[in-house]
Amino acid sequence: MKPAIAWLRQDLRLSDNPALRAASEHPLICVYVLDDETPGDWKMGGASRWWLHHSLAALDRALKDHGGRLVLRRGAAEKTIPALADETGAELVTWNRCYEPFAVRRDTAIKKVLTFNGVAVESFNGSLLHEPWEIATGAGKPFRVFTPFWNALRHKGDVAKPHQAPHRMEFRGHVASDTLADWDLLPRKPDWAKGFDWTPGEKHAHDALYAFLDHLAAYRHERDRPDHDGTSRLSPHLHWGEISPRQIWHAVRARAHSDGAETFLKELGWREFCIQLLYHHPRLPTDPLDERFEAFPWRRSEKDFRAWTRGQTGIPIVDAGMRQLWQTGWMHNRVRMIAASLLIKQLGIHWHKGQEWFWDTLVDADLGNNAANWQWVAGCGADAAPFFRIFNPVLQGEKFDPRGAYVRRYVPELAEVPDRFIHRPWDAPCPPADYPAPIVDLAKGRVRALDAFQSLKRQS
DNA sequence: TGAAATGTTGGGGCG
DNA sequence: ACGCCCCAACATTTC
Repeated sequence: MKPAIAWLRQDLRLSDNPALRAASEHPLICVYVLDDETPGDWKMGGASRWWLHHSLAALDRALKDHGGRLVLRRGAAEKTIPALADETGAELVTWNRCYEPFAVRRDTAIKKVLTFNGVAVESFNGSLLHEPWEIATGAGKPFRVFTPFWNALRHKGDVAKPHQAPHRMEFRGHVASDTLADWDLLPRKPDWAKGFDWTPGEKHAHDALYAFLDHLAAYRHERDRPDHDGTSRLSPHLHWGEISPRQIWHAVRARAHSDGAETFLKELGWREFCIQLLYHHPRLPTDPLDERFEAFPWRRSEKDFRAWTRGQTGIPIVDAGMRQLWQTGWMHNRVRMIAASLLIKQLGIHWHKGQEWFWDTLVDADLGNNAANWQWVAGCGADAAPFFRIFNPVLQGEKFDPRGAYVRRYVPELAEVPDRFIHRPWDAPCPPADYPAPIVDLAKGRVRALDAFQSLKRQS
């Protein structure tokens, strides 16, 4: 029997992996291709590369337990994959689908080439509860509002049951591979990832899920508390496909039917919603869905943007979030909204700038989620918060980090500020000298944002 | 998955 | 006892 290639991309796992399962009927070649040529502007960011390195190492170890290994190749996948098929005499290539516009184009082209060469291709759904084209409005169009999308998903019939890892895998020997260390995916000088508190890989993805299931009942409210451990922290594992949404879905439903469980499932729904939005609107990372926003008078200030990225805005909850992002490669979701709102509304800086920063610094950076959520905060996206819905970071801080534990953890300059001033240290009797004054007056920033929005409305 | 401005109500102090 | 005013507290509207 001729070999089959399982081309792994955002599905770095053995269990519930339909592409791997199909290929494992043959002598098996598992390959990952590092392709910096195809994605264009969305070349993988630094934090993503860190995660990828460790996840590939974990996957390789798991394959070695089964007597195989992970083959690493570098270059444009459009050339690399057909070349590998040719080199190994493979008769089948399988993969689980990706939904980024460049990936869809790439995979379509590769499928054509392979088919022309007489190699069979099978693609699968390994990353979503349902394919983007499987959930549509009554008129057969994609949803642009979350709630009807979610209702349609819930009434879709049950999500497919996850599969176990293939019991037997026989690997084809002697396939040349790059060495992971040579890919230079890890940072050096400075090692900005030394504070990353993550363990990539399929095993830990499942550990994280089962640890989280114990907190599910409290999720509905605890998820909003950055000072607590109320969220699942599954987002990077999900992005890299170390665990599938189907596995999560069924684990949650088997365990609980609390309102916490329902709220959490809805977050899986938002992930699906964002990814299908990108699939149906390939320009989502660049063009506002609401075209009126093309004319929005954005401010340009590298100085303010830089202060935002470094966690030096002088606004505690925002700085804590931005420093958490820099130190750990992740930010609590509630704080993402607050920090994004400040950048877009109070500072008036284009959501593109925030999107790019998150793309580079988040371990869970995902093109669809990132674009859809930045547009959501900016008020120009699908089902978006109206532009005039402006977060007040002081009130948000007081509400969701009431004792300031989160702020103090990431902004040590504020450790000694009394609780009642922790979210507005500028009002404290003696503000710490080593913490910046706010770069924007929140009341004035709000008025400026509303004025800019009014000018947009007058034009259209 | 807001916040601020504005409107309404009702209890209590006080002449 | 009564009317008047003040102002929380809550509700509604507006941005």
